[in-house]
Amino acid sequence: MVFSWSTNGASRAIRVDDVARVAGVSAITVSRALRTPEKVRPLTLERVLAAVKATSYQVNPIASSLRSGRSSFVSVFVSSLRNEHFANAVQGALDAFEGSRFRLLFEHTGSGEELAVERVQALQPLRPAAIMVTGAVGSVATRDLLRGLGVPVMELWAESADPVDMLANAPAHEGGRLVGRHLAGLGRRSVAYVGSTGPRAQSRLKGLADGLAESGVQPGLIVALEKGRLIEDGMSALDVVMERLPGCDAIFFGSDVLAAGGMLRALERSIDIPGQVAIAGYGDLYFAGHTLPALTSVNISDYQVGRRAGEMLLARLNGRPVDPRVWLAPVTLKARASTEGGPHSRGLEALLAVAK
Amino acid sequence: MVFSWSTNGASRAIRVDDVARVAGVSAITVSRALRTPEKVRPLTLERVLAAVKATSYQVNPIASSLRSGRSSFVSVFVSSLRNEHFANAVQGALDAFEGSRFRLLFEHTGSGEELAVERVQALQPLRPAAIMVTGAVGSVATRDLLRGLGVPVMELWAESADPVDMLANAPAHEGGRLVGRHLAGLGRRSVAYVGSTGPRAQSRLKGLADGLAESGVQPGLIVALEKGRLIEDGMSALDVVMERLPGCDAIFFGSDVLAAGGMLRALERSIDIPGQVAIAGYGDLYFAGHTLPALTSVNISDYQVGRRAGEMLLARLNGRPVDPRVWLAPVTLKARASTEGGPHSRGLEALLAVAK
DNA sequence: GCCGCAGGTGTTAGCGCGATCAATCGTTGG
DNA sequence: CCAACGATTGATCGCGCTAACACCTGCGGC
Repeated sequence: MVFSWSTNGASRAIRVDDVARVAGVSAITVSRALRTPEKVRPLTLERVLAAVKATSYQVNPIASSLRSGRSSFVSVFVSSLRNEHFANAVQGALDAFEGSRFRLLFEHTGSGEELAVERVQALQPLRPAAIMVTGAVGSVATRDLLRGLGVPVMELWAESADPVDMLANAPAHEGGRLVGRHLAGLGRRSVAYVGSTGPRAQSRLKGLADGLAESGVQPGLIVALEKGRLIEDGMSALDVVMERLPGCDAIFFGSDVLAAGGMLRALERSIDIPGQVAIAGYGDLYFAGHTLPALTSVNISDYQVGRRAGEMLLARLNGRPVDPRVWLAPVTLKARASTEGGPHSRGLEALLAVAK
Repeated sequence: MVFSWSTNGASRAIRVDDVARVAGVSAITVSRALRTPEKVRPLTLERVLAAVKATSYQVNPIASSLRSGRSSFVSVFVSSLRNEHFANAVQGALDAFEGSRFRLLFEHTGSGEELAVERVQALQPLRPAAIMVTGAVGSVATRDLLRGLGVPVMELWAESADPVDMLANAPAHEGGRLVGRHLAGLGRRSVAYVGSTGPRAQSRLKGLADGLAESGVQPGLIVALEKGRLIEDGMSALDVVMERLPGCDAIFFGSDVLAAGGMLRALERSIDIPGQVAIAGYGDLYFAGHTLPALTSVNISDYQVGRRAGEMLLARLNGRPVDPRVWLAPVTLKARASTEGGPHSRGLEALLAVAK
C-alpha cells in the first residue's frame, strides 16, 4: 500500500474524519455541526467550527448527496439565454443563491417549446434540491412527474393560474391591460397587436383587449408572428398592419425589439409617430427610453422576477414556508413619446427641431 | 413500467444491479458497457443496452462521481449574464453540450472582477469534469490551482497570450485594429477612444492605436470609464470628448451601447454623424444595423465563441486531443453609415430626406 | 501438453458522508 | 442518593457506482 505523507504531492482532500480528530469529536458530530447546528451544544459547535476553519475543510457535496438522497443543485430549464429577459432573470436567481450551498445547474432543454417528459425524467437520478422552469408546465404528465420528485418547483415567467408549486412572473395580462387603457385613454380607436403566439402573448393580448374595452374599444387587428424576434420582423409587421388595417392609429408590439422595427419602418414610410400611429412595446429594454421618439413600453422587472424566484426557492430549501406561493412582479407602464405628448411628441418634426 | 418511480414515490430507482440481472451479466459489465463500450464484447454490449432500455435505467451521476472521483459537471464562472455577449456565449456552450452527459454548473463569482483563489478552491470537492472561466485568469496562484485540478480549463473572452489550458476568444486587438485602419483610411485624424478599463479594453485600444498607426495617426484622447455600460454613460462620454478634444473627428466606443449613447447625444447637440464625427462601436449588437445612422461596429461572433469553447471542452472530455488549444473567432468590421458614405451618410439630413 | 498472452468478465472493496439507532451525559425531583 | 427524562454524542452501516485486481477462456507457439 502506497501512502504518501508528503505535503507537496497530490495531497488527499480533508474529510470529516480529519476535522473530527482535530476537534476531538466524532465524524457525525462534525456533520451535524455543519448541517443542523441547533442540535449541537454551543461549546461543541464552537470547537468544531474552529477545527473546520483550521483544516480548511469543505463538505464534499457529492458524497453528501449520495448519502442523503438530495443534491445541492437547483436544476434550471431555460429555453434561451439569448432572450435578454430570461438572461436577466437567471442572473437574478444566481445572485439570490450566492452565498448559499446551492448551485444552479443548467439542464438541456431540447428543441421543443414545451418541457418534455423525458427531460424531467432525466433529472431523477440527480435528485436536485429544487427545479426552476422557464414558462408554464403545460402537460399533465410533466406536472405529475415534477410533483412526484417531491422538491420545490418554481415556474418562471409562467402565466399559469394553477402552478405546480411556486411561481414568479410579471403578469402579462396586467401589462397588456395597462397598454390598452393607455392607448384608449389617448383616444386611439383602431389598435393592432403584433406578437408571438405563446401563452404569455395570449395573456398580453387578452389584457390589451380588456384595457381597451374599458373605453369601448376592440382590437382591430392581430398579427401573429410564429418566430418574430428581430427588428426586421417588426419592420415587415408594420407593413402588414398598414395594409390590413388602413385606419390604424396605434400598434402594440409584443416586444421592444419588434416595436423598434416598427418605428424604423414607420420612419422609412414617413408615418408620423405618434401623430398618425402610436407605438408601444413590451419589456422596457434598456434602449426603450432612448429611441426617437422614445418608446412607450411595459417594464417587467425581469431581474427581480429571477431574484425573487431564487429567494423563494432558497426560503423553502431552508425549511421556511413560502406564502403566498405565487409572486407577481410589479408591472409598470413607461409612457413615453411614441404614444403621447412629450419632448419628441411630433416625431420627425421633433428631430428637425433638435437638429435646428 | 416507465413511470413507476414517479407516480407513487415509494418505488426504488433502477440500479446497475437490476440491469445486470436482466442482461444476465454482472454490475461492472453494465457499467463498462455504458462508459467504455469498446471494452465489452459486441454481443454482450447489445444485451446490456437492450436491458438498459427495457428497464429505463439511468446512470446515477452522483454515485458515479463519488466512486470515480470525477463529476459530469462543467463549472462555469461568468461575471454577469446581463452582458449580452456573455449570455450569448453561454448559450453557445449549452448548445455544444446538449446531448452529452455533461452539464453546465454555475459557480458563484463573488463581487471581484478577478477570479478569486477561494472560488477555485471551493470547486475542489466537487471534482468538476472541466472548468470554464469568463475572462483571463490573472493571478499566478489561481492559475496554479486550476492546473492542479488536472481537468480541462477553458478561458473565454480572454486576451491572455499564455492560457492556463485552452482559450476561445474574439481577439479584441484585431477588432480595434480594424476600426483604427477603417477610421484612418477614411481620413479621420483626431480619434478618441471611450471604454472601460479591463484587459480586453486594453487590447482593443492597443489595436486601435496600431490600426491608426498604419496611416501615421495616433489616438488623440482616451476616456476611461470605470463602470460605463449604459446609454447614459455614452451620452456623457461624448460631452467629455467634445470638450477635451475639440477637433475630434472620430470616436471609437468600447461597446455598441455606449456608441448608441454617443450618437444620441450628438444628435441632441446637432453634431453631424458622420459628417463632423465618425462613430464606431464594438460588439455588433442586434440594433447596430438599425440605428440612424446605422452604427459601424465590430462583429465578435459571441455565440460562436461559446459554442466553440464548449466543443473544444467536449472533445477533450471525450479523450480527443485538441490542437491548437487557442481558438480565435472571426472578427469582422461591419462598416456602416455612422463612419462612412451610405444611405444615411449625411446623418440628420438623411433623416429629413426619408421624412420627405 | 504446456506456457504465455490478451481479451473479456467477475469479485471485492470502498469513495465520503449522514440516516438510524444506541449510548451517554446532565438535570430535575423525590 | 437515584430514577427518569431530554439533550447530546457516538457506532454502524450503506447510498450506487466503478477502480483495482483476480480470474477465466481461447489461441498460438514451442
